[in-house]
Amino acid sequence: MDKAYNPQTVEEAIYKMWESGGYFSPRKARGKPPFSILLPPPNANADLHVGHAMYVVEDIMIRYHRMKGDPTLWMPGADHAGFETQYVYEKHLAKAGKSRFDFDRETLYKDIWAFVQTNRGTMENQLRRLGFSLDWTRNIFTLDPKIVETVYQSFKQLFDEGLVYRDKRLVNYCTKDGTGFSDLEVLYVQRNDPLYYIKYGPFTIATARPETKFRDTALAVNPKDKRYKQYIGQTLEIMGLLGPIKMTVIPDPHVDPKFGTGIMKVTPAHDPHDFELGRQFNLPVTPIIDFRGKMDFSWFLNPIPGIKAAPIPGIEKYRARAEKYHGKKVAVVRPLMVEDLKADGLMVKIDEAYSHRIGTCWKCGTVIEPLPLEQWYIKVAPLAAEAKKAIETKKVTFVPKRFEKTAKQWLTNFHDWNISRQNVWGIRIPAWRCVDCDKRQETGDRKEHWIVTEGNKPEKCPACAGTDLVQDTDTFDTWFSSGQWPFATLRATGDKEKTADNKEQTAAKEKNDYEYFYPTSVMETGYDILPWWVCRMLMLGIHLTGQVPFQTVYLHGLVRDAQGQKMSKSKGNVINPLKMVDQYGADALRMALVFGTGAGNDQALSEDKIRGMRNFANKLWNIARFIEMSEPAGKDSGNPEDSRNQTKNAEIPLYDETMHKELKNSSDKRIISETNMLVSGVTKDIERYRFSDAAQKIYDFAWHTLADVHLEKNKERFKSGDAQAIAVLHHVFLTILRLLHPFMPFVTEEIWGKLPKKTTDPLIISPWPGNTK
RNA sequence: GGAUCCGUAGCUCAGUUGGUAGAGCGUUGCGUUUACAUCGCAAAUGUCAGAGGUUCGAUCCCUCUCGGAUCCACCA
Repeated sequence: MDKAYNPQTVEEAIYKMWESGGYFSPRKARGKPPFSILLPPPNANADLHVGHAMYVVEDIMIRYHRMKGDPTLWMPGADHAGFETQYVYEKHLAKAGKSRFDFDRETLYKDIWAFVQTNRGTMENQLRRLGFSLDWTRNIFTLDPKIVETVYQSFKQLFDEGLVYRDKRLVNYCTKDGTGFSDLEVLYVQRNDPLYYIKYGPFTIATARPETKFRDTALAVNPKDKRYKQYIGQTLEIMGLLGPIKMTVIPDPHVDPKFGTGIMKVTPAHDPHDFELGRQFNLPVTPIIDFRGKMDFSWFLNPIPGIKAAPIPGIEKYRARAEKYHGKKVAVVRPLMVEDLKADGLMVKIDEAYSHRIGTCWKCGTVIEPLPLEQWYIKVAPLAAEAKKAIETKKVTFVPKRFEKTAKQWLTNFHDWNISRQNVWGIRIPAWRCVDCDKRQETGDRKEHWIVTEGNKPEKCPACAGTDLVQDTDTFDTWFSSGQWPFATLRATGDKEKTADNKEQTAAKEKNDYEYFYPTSVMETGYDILPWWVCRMLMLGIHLTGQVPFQTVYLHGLVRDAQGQKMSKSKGNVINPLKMVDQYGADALRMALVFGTGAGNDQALSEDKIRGMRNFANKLWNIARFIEMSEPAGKDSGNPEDSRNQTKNAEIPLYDETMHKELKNSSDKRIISETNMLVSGVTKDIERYRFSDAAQKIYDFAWHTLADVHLEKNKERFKSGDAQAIAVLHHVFLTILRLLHPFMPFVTEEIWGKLPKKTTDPLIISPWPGNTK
């Protein structure tokens, strides 16, 4: 054995041995409860970051259960990550001076598909580098036909049940990325903007968005506000930048009399709250900002033919203004309007230090425009109620427990979920409109209707038998498909079982993965995607399968830099997990992430800490070297090559029951009993998801009890060839290797292979230790 | 406005049935011809944010205060 442990030289070979040995695949067996985890599928097109390395927690559970002999499945996968991937690809295109609009839909999709395929392998190999014992024979992708099939079916079922509906309302629209989002993708930031006080007929109103004022359709006051009460119901003519407008005063209890002047202008087309008011009071939805984020005055400049507007005095001035504003971006137009308001004497005052929260695109930072658009929505309330009930009845439990409350809060507050995205990269929504019916709808003949299928284009319209059918161009929100991940994946795998290698396996083979492993045991992921993913899997999973998708949710925290700062490229404090693996070995990184980390809490990760764990791996290595040197045969032979010699191994006295009964030496007795305590302690910790405690116990015992104390104290006995002393040491150390294997799989496996023992099995499938009796 | 988390050794953090405080890294001193300098031995430093309360006893439970962070919410 070399003087120091070199992870670089052994890790790859060991992983290959595990993978080709088939040890990652579950051995289904009757009578044994299975243990299963689905890897949260990383984006197919991106490299892993340290956060992904936290999945080590899953590997710990998986390896532990595998060693316990449970039929254990850890399923890998990749996420097409719809919008995000398209975003990355568009950046890629931009570098080449192109945009997505240079391609037709099919070409763009194909190109992104190719782009993703070339990148996908990188991410998967990185998972291997981290030592993750994933069953690659079941590797799956969110766009695999079987997954897509399930997603279609789910959509159709929800549609048939009335839980999916189509509606035109204000969506969170990013005018730069050209798509709408659900509420969760809107990132609110605190910002300072001027608050304009504008003369509005007899009133003054305060607004941060003067540009929407052209399409105000009402004024709202608090019905309890004595100042304005008498105006409620009145219709007033108000002078604006484009001439007079008629507006009715409506009551709205949400208006805060203390804010601004206590009067709120109502723009149903561009404010979610106003939109709701509009529905209540039957106000028209009249947009003035288009989907590119530009001002649209065509309604003023080109009035609908046939409708004659009353002549407006000063129309020329107004026309010139409208032309000036038309087609320009909001940010450009706002100052122009402010000037014109001042010129007309309508600007009362400007409060420059107005701080408010404003919605931005989570990806590109553009201000989100609420714009009226037809989208597919999921009626969340009934699904959320089922999910909440599952939490309350403990069908699903959370570690740490406090996230139960967070989850329930989310489930209470969700609005209906917009699942339409104006992207190409994704699963296209299987819904068609009948063109003929649409025409009839225009004349008010019939309501619009959609034909939803399980993916196939319908042959004809069930209403009018028309064959001119047009598919919705939108794709599903990525989270709609990943929200079905647990059952979609298990239904897609497992029916191609390898040849059974024992009778039990044959018996269990009849059951496919879904029947066998669903519901999964644990869902382990970062707490930051609790609402996006965990809650949605609960809602969709429970509703569509009648069972919770997983029994326990374990949430880990964010990995931050050594000073506890959030890692970001701009700060330059990003730790690249693969670089750490190259430098210190996967075991060191894994241990560093688990050691001293509380579940659900963010952690600070430093290179020093990783180095410290690398030192621990080396310590283990040297304990092994010491044992090897102390073994009788090793003493006689001066040839280091003999250490791998099986004949020699056979001569080593191995610890067994007989020897245990005959133990006399107090030092030996004590270390054995301490080892037994360690075994039960570590086992208990893992069962209770207290991985940090388990890791610390093993670390402390191996280094400070076994190496520092027992080994030093008994050095003379080992050197003099005391067979019992050596056998005890050997036994204790093998036990440590087994306990530590889930945490540091490579170094333990490597050492395991070098030490004599009764079995020839690799450590990965050797049994979890129990107490020595 | 609501919710959550954190404030423990110089730094980063563990500490779940409440019983005289722990780890990693760092620091100091000593040591080392064969397990390991990616080391060993020894050592130092803590009013466990503050104040009350419950208790025989609180870092741990309750209340409040002060500081730091995060998430949510239709203040135009």
